[in-house]
Amino acid sequence: MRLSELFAKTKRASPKDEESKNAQLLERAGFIQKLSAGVYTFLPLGLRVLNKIENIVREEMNKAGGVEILMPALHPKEIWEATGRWQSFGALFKTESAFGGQYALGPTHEEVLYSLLRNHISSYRDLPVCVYQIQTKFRDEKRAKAGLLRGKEFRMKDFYSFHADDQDRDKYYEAMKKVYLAVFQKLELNAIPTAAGGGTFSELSMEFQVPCESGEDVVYLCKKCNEAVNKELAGSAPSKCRSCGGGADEIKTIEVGNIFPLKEKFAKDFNLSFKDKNGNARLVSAGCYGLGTSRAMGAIAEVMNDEKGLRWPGSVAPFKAHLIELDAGASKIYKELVAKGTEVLYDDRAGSAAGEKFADADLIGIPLRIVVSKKTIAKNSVEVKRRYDVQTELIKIPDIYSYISKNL
RNA sequence: CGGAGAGUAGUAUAGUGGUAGUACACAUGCUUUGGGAGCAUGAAGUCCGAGUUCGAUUCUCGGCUCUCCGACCA
Repeated sequence: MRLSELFAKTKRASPKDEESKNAQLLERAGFIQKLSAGVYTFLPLGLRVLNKIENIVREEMNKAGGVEILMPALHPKEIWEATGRWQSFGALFKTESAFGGQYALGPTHEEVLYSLLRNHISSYRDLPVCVYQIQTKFRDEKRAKAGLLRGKEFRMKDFYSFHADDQDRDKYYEAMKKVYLAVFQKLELNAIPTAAGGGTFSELSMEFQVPCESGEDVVYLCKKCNEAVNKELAGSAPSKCRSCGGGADEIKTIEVGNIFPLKEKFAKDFNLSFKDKNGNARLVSAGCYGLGTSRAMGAIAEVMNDEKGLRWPGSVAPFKAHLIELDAGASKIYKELVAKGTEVLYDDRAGSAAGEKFADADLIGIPLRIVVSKKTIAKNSVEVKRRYDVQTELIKIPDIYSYISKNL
C-alpha cells in the first residue's frame, strides 16, 4: 500500500487527552482514533493489526476444533431475564428509549448461545459442541481508560465448549490452556497462565496475564517455578509459593485472556440437556474461553515500543516492510515486492524531508525498513534495517526478495 | 458513582475584562531532500448555557466532555 493512499496521517505531538502509552502511540501513528472515552475507530493501519491478531486467534481456534459463528450484538431482555442477569450484570448496556427498552448490547454471549443450542443438542451423540465467535462487545464500564486496554466497546473472541460430562470438559479445558499459550506465542506476548477466582461462575479459572507496569491486575509470580496467582485469589501477599515454597514477586499485569469451566451453570437456566445412552436427561457441562483481541493489540503496543514509536512483532505488524523513497527509483521495487506477495507500505510522498520519513517509519513500527536513494541506486542496492537495529545493511536489489523472505 | 485536574484553529500550546498569538499540519508558488528543511502568501480557533459587566475567551454558577486516582470490572 502506498502511504499517499492513507487518509490517516501521523501526528508529531501526542494527543493531550491520552496518557497511556498504547493510546498515545496508536493515535499518533494513525492506527486508532478516539470517538469518546473507551470508543475507538480502527483506522487502516490499526485495522490491519487487529485483523492479523484475530486471524491468528481464528486459526488456532479452528485447529482446536472450534467452529466459528457470529451471534447478534443486540440481545433481547427475555434471554437475560432467564439467567437473572438483566438485573445482576452490572456492566450490561441496556437500551432505554430505543427498541422499547427491551434490548441490551451484548457484553458476553452465554444467554444467546444457550438459547441457540437448545435447538441443536438433544443427544449425547451431538456432543461435544465447540463454537466460537470474534465479535464486538459492549460493557457499561464506569470508567473506560488506558486506550485499548479498557473500552466500553471492544473486540473479543469467545469460545464455548459443551460436553456430556465433566471429565470430557476438563480434558478440553486443559487442552485449551496449551492452545492459548500457542496463540500468545504467535502474538509474541509473554502471557503468564495465572490461577484466578471464577467470579460468579466457579471457583477455578485461569487468566493469561502480560506483565506490564500500567496493567490493572496484580499477580504473585513465583521466582522459582513461575507459578502465578492473581492477588484477588491469593488474598494478601503469599510468603511462599503454593507449589514449590519459593518466594513470590508481586507484579502488575494486563489480562489478555481468561478461561474457566462454566459447568452446568447456564444449562440449568435454559434447560440445555441431552439424553445419555440410557435415555436419561442430563445437563450439558460447558467451558468458556475468552480472549480480548483489541486489548491484546493494546497490550502489544503498550509493551513493545521505544522512545521513537511502536515495534510490532512481525506476526501482527500492519505490513512486513516499510519502503522509503528518498530519490526516485523505489516504485519499481515496490511493484515487484507486491507482485511477490510481500506486504509493503511504500512511503511515496514527494517533497517530504528524509527525516520526516524516517521518523514516521520509526513511529509506525513496521519490522523492516527499506530505503531507496541516489546513493543506494548508484550501487544497484537498497539499504535495509530492522526496527530495533541501529546499523543498516546494504543489499543488492535482486537479493532483497530472498532477504525479506529469510528475515521475516 | 466519589475525588482531583483540564477544555483556545486539524494537532500541540501562549495570552488577555476591550481587535486572540505562536509552532506543526493544510492551500498556492518557488527553493530544498540521509533524521520532522527554507522563504513568501493564504485559510482556519476561545466546549455549551446562564449570571456579573458598557463590554466575558478571561470572573461566578450550572451543564457537557476528556484525563488521572478510587469504587466497580462474566
